[in-house]
Amino acid sequence: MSRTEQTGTGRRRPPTIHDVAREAGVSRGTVSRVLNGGHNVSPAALDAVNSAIRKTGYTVNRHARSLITGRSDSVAFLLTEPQERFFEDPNFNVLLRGCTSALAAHDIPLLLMIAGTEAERRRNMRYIAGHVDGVLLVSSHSGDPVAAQLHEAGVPLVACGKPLGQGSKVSYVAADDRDGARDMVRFLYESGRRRIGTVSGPLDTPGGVERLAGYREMLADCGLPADDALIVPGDYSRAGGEAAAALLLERVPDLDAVFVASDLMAQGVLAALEKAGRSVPHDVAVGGFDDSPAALASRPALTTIRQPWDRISAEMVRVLLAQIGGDDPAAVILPTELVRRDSA
Amino acid sequence: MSRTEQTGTGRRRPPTIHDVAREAGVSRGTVSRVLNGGHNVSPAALDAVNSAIRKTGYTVNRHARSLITGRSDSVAFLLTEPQERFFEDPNFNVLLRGCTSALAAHDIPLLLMIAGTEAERRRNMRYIAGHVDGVLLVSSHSGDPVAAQLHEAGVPLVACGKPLGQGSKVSYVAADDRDGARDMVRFLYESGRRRIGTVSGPLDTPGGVERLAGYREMLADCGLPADDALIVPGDYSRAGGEAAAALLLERVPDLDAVFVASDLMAQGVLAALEKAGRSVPHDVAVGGFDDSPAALASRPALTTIRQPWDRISAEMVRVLLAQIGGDDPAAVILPTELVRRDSA
DNA sequence: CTGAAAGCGCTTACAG
DNA sequence: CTGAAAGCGCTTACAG
Repeated sequence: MSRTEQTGTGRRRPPTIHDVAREAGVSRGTVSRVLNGGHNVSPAALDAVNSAIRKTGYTVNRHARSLITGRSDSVAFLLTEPQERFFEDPNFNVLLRGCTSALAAHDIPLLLMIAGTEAERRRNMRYIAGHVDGVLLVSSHSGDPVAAQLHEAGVPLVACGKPLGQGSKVSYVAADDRDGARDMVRFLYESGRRRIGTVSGPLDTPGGVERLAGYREMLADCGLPADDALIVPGDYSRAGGEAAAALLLERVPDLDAVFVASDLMAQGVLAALEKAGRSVPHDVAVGGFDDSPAALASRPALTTIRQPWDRISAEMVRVLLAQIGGDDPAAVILPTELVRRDSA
Repeated sequence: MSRTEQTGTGRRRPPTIHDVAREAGVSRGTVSRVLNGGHNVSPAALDAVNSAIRKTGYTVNRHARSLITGRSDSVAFLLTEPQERFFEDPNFNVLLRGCTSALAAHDIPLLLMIAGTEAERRRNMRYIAGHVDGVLLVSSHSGDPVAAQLHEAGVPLVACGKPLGQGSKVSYVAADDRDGARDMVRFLYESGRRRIGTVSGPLDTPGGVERLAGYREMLADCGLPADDALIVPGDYSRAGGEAAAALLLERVPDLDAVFVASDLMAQGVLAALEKAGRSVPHDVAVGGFDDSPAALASRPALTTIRQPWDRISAEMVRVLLAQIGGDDPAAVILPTELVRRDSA
């Protein structure tokens, strides 16, 4: 080794492209070419460089690379949620975990950013521009301006769920909410239920809107009368589900089924039904949405609509990386599946 | 502006220290000094630079800075867990969220890394060295070698919970598990219970070991006989708690209380008791540990020991940043608190 | 207190 | 296919 080794307890100076070049007997340019795909490199040089890399234990200094390429080779996972709902909701975990490993397969680190307050949002936006190649956006209330801001700033972006009011300029990945809702309502109908209520999601969210639309469509398809008394909006929280169900029972005493737009709310619905002395599924059938861990933890276990979270996170990463690579925005809609358990 | 602006749809070239220097009428060195604390800068220069920064909208290019300082100004949150337990366990969320915002306050991004498999672990270890200033390590089975490896590699490191077998060379932050367990058992005793069993955590985890030790100590302090039939090891999962409670009931039919080493397991214990026809808390009192969201979601709501998660995450970040700044390792033990609800 | 200059480790036209 | 050279944007002794 020609450079001075550091003494003492510190870490050693890590090998650079320079060390590799000397070891391999080529120029630094050639080493760099090998690192970046090996184009225009002779087989002999390629071999020499590769074994020099192994021998020296070289890994690229990403800061130096980023300085020149302008890319950071990192991606942000941005959570815009005023409430702590996302952390209450197990879906979030699955999504975060899925995105982390999909990115890891490309050796791209995920920066977790949480924008609960306006100040945090500003801080995050400032950081994102110039420090991150793209953003995976998870935000329930899609009224918020983050998607628009990022899009305007030219930051590659994929949302989880369709961002309301963004046209189709912003990429997103979503489950087929409407179709899933239709499946559940059809299932309830086919098992003989005729007074089917619903606890919807918030109506400023795509899931809230679409699942309610599916419910309405299928009710009509089945020839059941539309009745606004059967519809109570929820807020995706457990407590909200419980309150909504209580209201529903008061308004519709002969209720025999409820389609609930999330499993967490369905837990609350189950609690309300138990308090009211209605047995599930005998008196009232309950269908959830998500197939989150909450569905299994419920008693009785929830019959629900599975969102394919693993595929959702994988597609979000795929679309984002494509977009960073220059592709145009794209929307991906993934099919859902009815999972039958004990609540309906 | 003297440099050429890019045309077309791309983002503009962001301002550099060079633009700020020209705007302020000083050298780039002076701008840099202002950026790094403003030492050895005259008030006039400082003002000029600061307003030039505002005017140009300058933000530092962290890659360039990192290239020269050798620091990345980022921190990894490394989750070492073969099972998906951490994502089932709501505690994880609170911890992750807390660390993210504590770091955000210092403008330091958190890189989320999940090492579920041996391959992922190797990948993460490779990334960490040289790409991250320090690591927040969250790992339940502390038998794993990650803490030792990181420590050996000279990476600043703070663990959540004491890493078994690391002596005191590795920093960690933990709740006072033993004391919390003592409090719960004392509480059960004082409410008249005399056949107090326990479902412990895994005995290769510090929480498992310490909470069991606290249980034993307090039983002795209360003059209750030690009886191994009263002790069943669990695995921190809901299903594990249910199985453990079933076993306990079989071995100790006159059981009148259980101290369960986690809220999630306590949910399983409640399920087992219900199946066995024992009412809670009348027949059997149940005390949990964590005060996670699971404690409130349980029915009846869990009497439990609160771990101060917000403080734990804040302290983890504080200790890590201190260590990155050159401080020696430190251990921080935080007090717990008994939260009384309906299960005991 | 301040400027000029070297250099961090890499990539990329450029000329051959 | 390959090397020499410029340059990405910053920090930091160094000399004044």
